[in-house]
Amino acid sequence: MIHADATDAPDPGPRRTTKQREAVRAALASSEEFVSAQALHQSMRQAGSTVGLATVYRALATLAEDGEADALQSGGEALYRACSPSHHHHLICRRCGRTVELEAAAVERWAGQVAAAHGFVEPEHVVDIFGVCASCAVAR
Amino acid sequence: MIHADATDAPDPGPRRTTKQREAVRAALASSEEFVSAQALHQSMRQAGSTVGLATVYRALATLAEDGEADALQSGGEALYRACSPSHHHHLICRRCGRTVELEAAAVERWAGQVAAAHGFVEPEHVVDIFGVCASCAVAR
DNA sequence: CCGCTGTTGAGAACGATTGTCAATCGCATG
DNA sequence: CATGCGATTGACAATCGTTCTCAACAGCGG
Ligand SMILES: [Zn+2]
Ligand SMILES: [Zn+2]
Ligand SMILES: [Zn+2]
Ligand SMILES: [Zn+2]
Repeated sequence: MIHADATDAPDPGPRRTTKQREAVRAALASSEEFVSAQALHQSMRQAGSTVGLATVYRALATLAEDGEADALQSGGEALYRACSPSHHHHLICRRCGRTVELEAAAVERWAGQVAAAHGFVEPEHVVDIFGVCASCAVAR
Repeated sequence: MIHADATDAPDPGPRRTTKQREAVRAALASSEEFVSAQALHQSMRQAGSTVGLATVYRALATLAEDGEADALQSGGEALYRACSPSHHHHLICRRCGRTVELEAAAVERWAGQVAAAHGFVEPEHVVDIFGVCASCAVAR
């Protein structure tokens, strides 16, 4: 299967304010890097929280859905990060996870144009750059 | 975890020619779209082959490793496609999977420059555009 | 305070992928 | 062509990340 049906983006639904969701939001905000749901869950437990793993997964999903976090897929697992609300991409250190937000109007334009040129509508794009940051590079 | 350690790309290893690997190569080549290992396995069985699922996974992994196929992650599963050997990106219909190979020197240049500008080395990038192709768009 | 619902946590369930291991096969060698 | 070593295979178990199930619980409007 290529992708879930795109006709599903109807009801952002009511969203109740709970301790857990706030705790996840906070924990996520306290990390400058991309983190997995499992990693976030563990760090929260170690910090005394009693959140359930499923709840962390659910909270991260809704945060991403609401545009409060960015998600990317790396090494078979989903990683999340609290990001600025505007559209942007990432430069990520594959060693330590350090992340730099990137804005590139030229790339946005290119993506839209190339899609249109081939008759594709509702274009979305995935643009991420991975590398080894300066400090991780010297640490070798 | 952010990414597997990058120091592992030593031995492409010997690669023996077997009926199974060839069959997978052929099956993959016969599909213009990106397909999952499972889907490819099923179509091969239906076509009379007796390959094992694990073998299909292994064959696809080596083909991708050898640059004979491109892999991308979509909807939680890995998709593969026989692609031209030179570096390129993709424009993919999220409905039918139709794929267009894209070359964009400007994007390559941008990726390299932005990585260097932030002191990142060994840059790699993921650039894919998803949309709904013309024929899938009218079929609504 | 009440009630209606959305939410939560524990654990089971799931689906994709990988590991295990004996049987088999490619292929270099004589 | 016969042999032998080691890569490869296939059936199945095992992992792993993620989602589902469901009863207990907790926002929040009235
Ligand atoms: Zn780093
Ligand atoms: Zn963009
Ligand atoms: Zn299409
Ligand atoms: Zn490129």
